[in-house]
This record gives sequence, structure tokens and C-alpha cells, in this order.
Amino acid sequence: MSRYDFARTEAKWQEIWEEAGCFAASADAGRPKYYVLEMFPYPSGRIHMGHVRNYTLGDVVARFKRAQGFNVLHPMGWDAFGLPAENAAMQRGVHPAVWTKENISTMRQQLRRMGLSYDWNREFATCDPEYYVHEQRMFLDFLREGLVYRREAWVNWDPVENTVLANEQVIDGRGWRSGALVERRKLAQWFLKISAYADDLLDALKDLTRWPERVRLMQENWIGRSQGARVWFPLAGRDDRLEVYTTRPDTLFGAAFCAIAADHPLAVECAAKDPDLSAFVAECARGATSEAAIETQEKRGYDTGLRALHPFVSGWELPVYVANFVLTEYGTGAIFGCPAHDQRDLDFARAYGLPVVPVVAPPDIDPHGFAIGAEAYTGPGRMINSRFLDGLAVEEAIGEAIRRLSADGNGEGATTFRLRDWGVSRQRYWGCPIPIINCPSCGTVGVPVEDLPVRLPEDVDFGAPGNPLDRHPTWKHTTCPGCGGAAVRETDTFDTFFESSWYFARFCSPDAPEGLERDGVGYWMPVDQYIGGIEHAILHLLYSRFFTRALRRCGYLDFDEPFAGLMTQGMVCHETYRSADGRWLSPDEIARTADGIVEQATGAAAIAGRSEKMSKSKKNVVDPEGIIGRYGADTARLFMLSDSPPERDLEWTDAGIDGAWRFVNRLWRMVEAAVVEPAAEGGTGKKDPRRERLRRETHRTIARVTEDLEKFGFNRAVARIRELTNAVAELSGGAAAERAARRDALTVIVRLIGPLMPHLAEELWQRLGHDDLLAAQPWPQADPALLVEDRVKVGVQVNGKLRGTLELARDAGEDDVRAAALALPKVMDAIAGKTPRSVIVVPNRIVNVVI
RNA sequence: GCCCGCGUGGCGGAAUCGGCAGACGCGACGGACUUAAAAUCCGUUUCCCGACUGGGAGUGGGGGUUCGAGCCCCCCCGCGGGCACCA
Repeated sequence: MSRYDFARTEAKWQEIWEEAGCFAASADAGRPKYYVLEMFPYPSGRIHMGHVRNYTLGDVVARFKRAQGFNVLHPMGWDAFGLPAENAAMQRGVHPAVWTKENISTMRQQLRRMGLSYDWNREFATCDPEYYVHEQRMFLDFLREGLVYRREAWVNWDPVENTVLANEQVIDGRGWRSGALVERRKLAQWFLKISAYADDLLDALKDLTRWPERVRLMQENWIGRSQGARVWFPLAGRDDRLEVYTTRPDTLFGAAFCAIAADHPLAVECAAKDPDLSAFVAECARGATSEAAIETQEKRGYDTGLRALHPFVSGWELPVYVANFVLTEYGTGAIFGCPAHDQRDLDFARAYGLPVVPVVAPPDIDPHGFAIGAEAYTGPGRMINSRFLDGLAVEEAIGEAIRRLSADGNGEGATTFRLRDWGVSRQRYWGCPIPIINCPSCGTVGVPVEDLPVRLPEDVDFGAPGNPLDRHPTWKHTTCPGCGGAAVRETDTFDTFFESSWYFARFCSPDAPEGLERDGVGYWMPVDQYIGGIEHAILHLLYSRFFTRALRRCGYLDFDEPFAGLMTQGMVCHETYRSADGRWLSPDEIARTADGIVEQATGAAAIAGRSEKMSKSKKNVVDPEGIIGRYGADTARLFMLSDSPPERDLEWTDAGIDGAWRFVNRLWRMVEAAVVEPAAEGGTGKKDPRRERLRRETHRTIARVTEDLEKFGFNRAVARIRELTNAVAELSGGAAAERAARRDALTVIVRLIGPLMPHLAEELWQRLGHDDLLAAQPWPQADPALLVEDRVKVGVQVNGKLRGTLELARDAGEDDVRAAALALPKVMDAIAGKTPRSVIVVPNRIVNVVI
């Protein structure tokens, strides 16, 4: 018997599909469309297991939907701008464009070997000027529509390299290469007004019913709409006042202090007169800009000497601190602190000796004895120590406080969002140039559309720190389109989220000179099923939702939501290994012996650690190319699908891939055996119950696998197919009727694995005597008559404990079921002569006898 | 620090609507085939007690609702993801 030659077979079918143009898509108003898209990759060098998983999932959906009769669009391209290309340029002297193009060609070859059903005619890379020219135009349209503005914002600054650092380049507050303590600096930057859509982006989440609930929740929290109040505290001895935002105006009588951000205008003003405060403000500017870094640092403050006057109590003065935990960008950049009911305020009050007065008494507690210890009370309750608010519940008190503030002219109700505008300026070379010219007399001027694209210069120098575009001798010097005078180009480039915020629409018309071609976009969009990592749950997906709305406002398209369905896949993990002296070891560097794990090179004992996300730094990576070379693409695909459900993390194991490989070969052998057998002449003789059972199981499998695939339960689908395979193997016998039964079931199995293991399926389909392509076959249909079982097994419990089972006719009468259950010997033992208090009968499922 | 998620045999997981926990696979053990090995095939495999019939426990821990909880509610523990310049 021949062995399955995956290498030859996979190459053969890939070529045949390609020649037949099986996966080329074209709009066809007469057929229902289905757009399936996987998040396109950053061309980092080679594909990794995360890609293999992501693209396998997408391919199964694409092939399944195609078989179901949909007109499927399934494209692939390259998210080609980004930081790693510049790092490669600095470390190895290779130009980012060259590095990127080489990576793309390597990765394209790797993807092709996986047998993915892409329409490769639509491929593009975002670093091509033919792509980014359109986003330069979009940006200018956004500018015209008032969706773009420029302001100063903080960046991470490495004082040794004189460079802006990305958050990931800041490790424990230091620059990743220089090791210098990172500082915060302010730079003028471009912002997209995503906040203008905050309400809409939030409210529309509820209609995204085919998105995972947790992703919607994450976006909801990210947008962070909060209802509260702006409160104006007059400043003692001054004419101005301090504006504070709070969600808890009910706790104003518990106020102990006000705090402002280190770059609040009042802080700047006071620091100018107070060298110690000035030093404190400078200290606040040390450290990274990320929220995590700010929130985890020690909470510290400095008294400005200013005194804020309480809005409700004349003569009550609160100290005003500069505090390192108050964010400029949220609310008004100033807060009031109520230590009794906010943990951060409590910690601050304890550190600076400020009073802690409880104003909310928890229910069921004597308000007189209520005091705050080490923990703030943030729960519900009734107001105390709060004059006109006393006795009100928290919610009522919030409303009453706002009414009183408004009436007195000391404040007003306000809605605030956590969502901040999207800063798109990056001080880097390998990105899309921002099409702006800075003119000394006209100010910032958009590049005229006819002059687009603004192309990146190719001759750049990565030898020195900072932005190569800024250092380039000639590139930035130009003339102002307004006055014709000498002017300078914007040397910042776009955040790379810019490219990924509209690429899904470009796939509909990848070559259209106008960018987004209305017919193509109108036919294919929105994406019916988008698939990618959970790590993109917020930023990429939210930016894309916003961008689509902005494009609509500018007339590019006419819908709001780009992704109707979303599936977020888990990470691919692997066990980690370390040598005795703590070096990370790769899976190739270790060997398993009777004594445990050893380092192959030295034979020294090694330690296996827990399974973690595959990463180069922990060396626990398995290269897909090696796996595909050894086992073939279908085996790799099967393993990706079989054990873990897509949304969960998947653990890569050698044993798992071996198991998948065994199944591929088992199926191959079974079909070979069926083909070699003398031709089956159809059913002879009378109905055999075993054959009938296989036939029923075959149809039940079609129904269940179809349902599993609809719900992306790929692991369940694989299990069902394996079960049917086992059932085929169990039907022994060489009679013509048995042979025919086995062959029928195997034919169904081959059709069902079509989306999962397309090469194997295609080869077996051919061997079963078909001369057309399985890729073009419709999905098999289950015969409803064969899905209904006439006998059912029913569990029988006594007081919730299983005591036996009954096999009964389906839908048997309740009295009969009860009688049969009570007649079971074990049930009678358990009842021990007592009279059951009740007998619960759930038809066709369970009986529970309660005594 | 804040937000989100997850936790079921030795392992990955299944249990679709609150109704027989452990499907399917991996591993392990036993057997067949073989000079031998690989491959393959057959069987056993949640744990504890027990020779067996059988009995008991059991879905991270504790409590609750229910005739009945892996699933719903409350508290706790552990692990992971995101936090706006990685993509």
C-alpha cells in the first residue's frame, strides 16, 4: 500500500487550484457575498505559528462558505510600515524598503505552501505609494472636515540617543538601548478627532452582535463614558478659579484637598515662583508616558500654597497640590480628593496628613460609629456629615449636588470620556509621510492633491540618532503652495494604525486609481467575518470603526461599521526550557531522556518551565516551515484546529502534531483500502442494523459538523469527523453491502474535511473516482429523516444522584417513564420502601426521584 | 494601579437551553503482529475503597439558589491579556 506523499500532493493541488483560478473573486450581484478577512501580517521576516493559526481559521471559513454557495472574497496583503524595519536598518545597514520587500517575498512563499484559498490578485503592501497616496488624501479630507488638529503632547524622550521612544522601547523607565532614564517631552503633533464619535462608537457596540462580548466590553470601558460634574473652586486671594471634574459630586463634603496635573497652567505658574515645586514638576516629567507606568508609580504630591474655596461652605479652604497621578488629558486635569471614599485619595491623605471624613455610611451600619481605616468605602449607602445631602442615597445625592452647584453658579453636570484623541504623528522614517507643509507666513498648509503622493526619499542615513527624514539634506525643503515662498515639509510620518484602518476596504478594489471604488466597496463591504488576535481588541478595531465613520463623512463610502462579525483567536503557546545556569533553551536544543530533560549539546540536566506564548526572547518557538516540511500543511492545519477552540490559547506539542499526522495517514489508508476493494454494487440483501447505524451516524455527522463550522467550533467538528472515522473502521465485513456502506461514509468524510485539510481531501476525492474539483463541490446535506432517533437513553436519579439508566421509546408517556424508573432495582434499593415526594420527568433526558 | 478574560482526569479539551461530567485526541499501561524495532491493530485508563457485585468523592477554594449546578448568584485564590508610540 502506498504511503501518503504530502509534499507532492500539496504542491500538485496548489498548482491546479491556481491554474483553475478557483479563488479569484469578482463581484456578482446575483449571488450572496461573503467577505472573510484575517488581520494582515506585519512582514517581520518569516511566518510564525500565530499566523498559521490565524490564516488556517480564516481559510476554513472561506472554503466552507464557498462550498455553501457564497461568493467569497478572501484577500491577503501586507501591513508593511513599522518600527522593526528601521531597527533592521540601524542594526544591519539594510534599507527598510529592501528588508520589507524581502520579508514579503519570503512570507508570501510560506503562505502559499499552506494552501490558503486567497485571491492573490488583490495583494498589496501598504508601503507602496500607490497605497499610501490615498491615505494622504483622506487625511487632507479629514483636515477639511475639522477632524484633524495639531497640539502639543507628551512623548518618551531618550536623552542619550536624542530620540523619541515607543512605549515598548521603554523598559523599567529606561531606554532599551541607551539604558538612560527616560524623560517626558512635549512635541507638536497631529491628532484625529476620534472623540467626536465617542458617543456613536459606544452606542453602536450593542449592534455588533457577532462580536465577542468581551471585546465589546473592553471597547466600552476604553471609551469610558462617565456622568459627573464640573465643579468650580474659587481660589483664595485670586480672581480665577480651579475647574475640577468629578463623578462623585455627592462626596464634596468629604473633600480634603484638590490636586492638579504637573503641567496644569496653575502648576506651571506656581513652579515659576517656587524652586522646590519646580523641581517636583521636573521630577514628574521623568519616567515613561504610558498609563501603566503612571498608575503604578508611588503617589506623590507637592503643596502649591494655593487654597481652593469649597463651593458649598464659605470659609472652608482646601490645599491645592500638584500630584503625579493626575492626568492632564482626562477631565480638566484637576481633581478634588475625598479620602474616605476613594482609595487613591485615601493613600494620598494618609501620606500628607490630611483629614479623612466619611460622608457615605454603608447600609446596616450605625453612622455614628462609622470610621475609615486602611480602606476607602466605595459602596452604596446614605449621606452623612453632608448638611443638605444628609440621608440621601448616593445616586440621589449626586443629582442634588449637581442641582445645587448649577443653582449657585459653582458648577454643572458634565459627561466625560476616557477616550482620548488619536495622536498620529511619529518621528520616524518608515511610515507614510504626513502631507503637510509648514510655511513661515501661511502656517500649516496641506499638500495640494495634485502633488500627492508625498513620497519617502530613498537615500536616507540611519547612522545618527533621531528621525532620518528630518536630517535629510534636501527632502523637507520645498515651496509653499499658498504663497510660493520657501517652506518646510512635515517630517513626521503616520502611526501605522493609519494603514490598517482602511485596508479592508481597499481589498475590494485594490487597483482602482481613485482608491476606494464605490461599486466594489458597496458590493463586498462590510467584512462578514474578521479574524485576528485578541491583542487588537481595542486600538486597531476602534480606530478602524472611527476611520470608517470619518470616511463616510468625507463621502468615500456609506456605512459605519467595517466588521460585521469578529472572531478573536488565542495565542499559540509552548513549554519553555532553561539550562541549569538559567539560559533559555529552544525546543530543538533539548532532548527527553529517561532521567528527564537534558540539554542536547552538553547532556546537562535542563528544566522545563510552564507553557507561555511563543516568543523569541524565551526561545520557545517552533518554526512553521520545519513543521510543514516534515508533516505537510494539512497536518499543521489539522493540529491548529483540532484541540483548542479558536478563542482560547493553543499549546503546541510534538505529540499533538504526531497525532494529527497519524489521523491524516489513517484516513489515507482507509480510502486506499476502499478504493482497492472490488467495486461495490450497492446494497444487496436485507437491511442490516449495523449498516443502518453507520448511515445514520454519517448523516448525523454532516448535520453536527455543519453546525460546528457555522459556530467556529472547529475542534468539535474535528472530533465528530474522528468519531465517524472510528465508526467506519468498526464496520467490518467484505460483503458488497459493507463495502458500499464504508465507501459512502468515507466519501462524506472526505467532503467534510475539504475546508480543514484541502489537499488531502482533494486527493482522496480524486481517488474515490471523481474527476472534478472538490473545491468546487457544494457542501453535503444531511437527510433529516435519518437524524431522528426512535430510542433514547434516559438517566434516572434519586435525590439528584444517578442510580441507573433506561432505554425508552422517544417521547414515551410521562406515566410510563415514571413507572419504568421506579421499577429499576437500584432505584427501589435507594428508595428503600419510602414513598417518593415527587418524581420529576424531563422528557427524553432525565428522571429525578425525590424522597 | 485600572479594565477584560480564563481555571474540568497525567495533558489539550467535550458537555449547544440548569438535566447521565470526562465525547474526541494526546500520554501511559497491557496485548496482537515482528528475529527485532518502527509503523499498525485490539483493550484498559478521573480519583479513592474493594477480589467482584459494588460503594464513595469529584469541574481552583468557600458559601448560596434549585428536585437537580461545570453552567446562575456572592466571596476568595491562582494564571493570562490590554493600558493609547510594538503590530
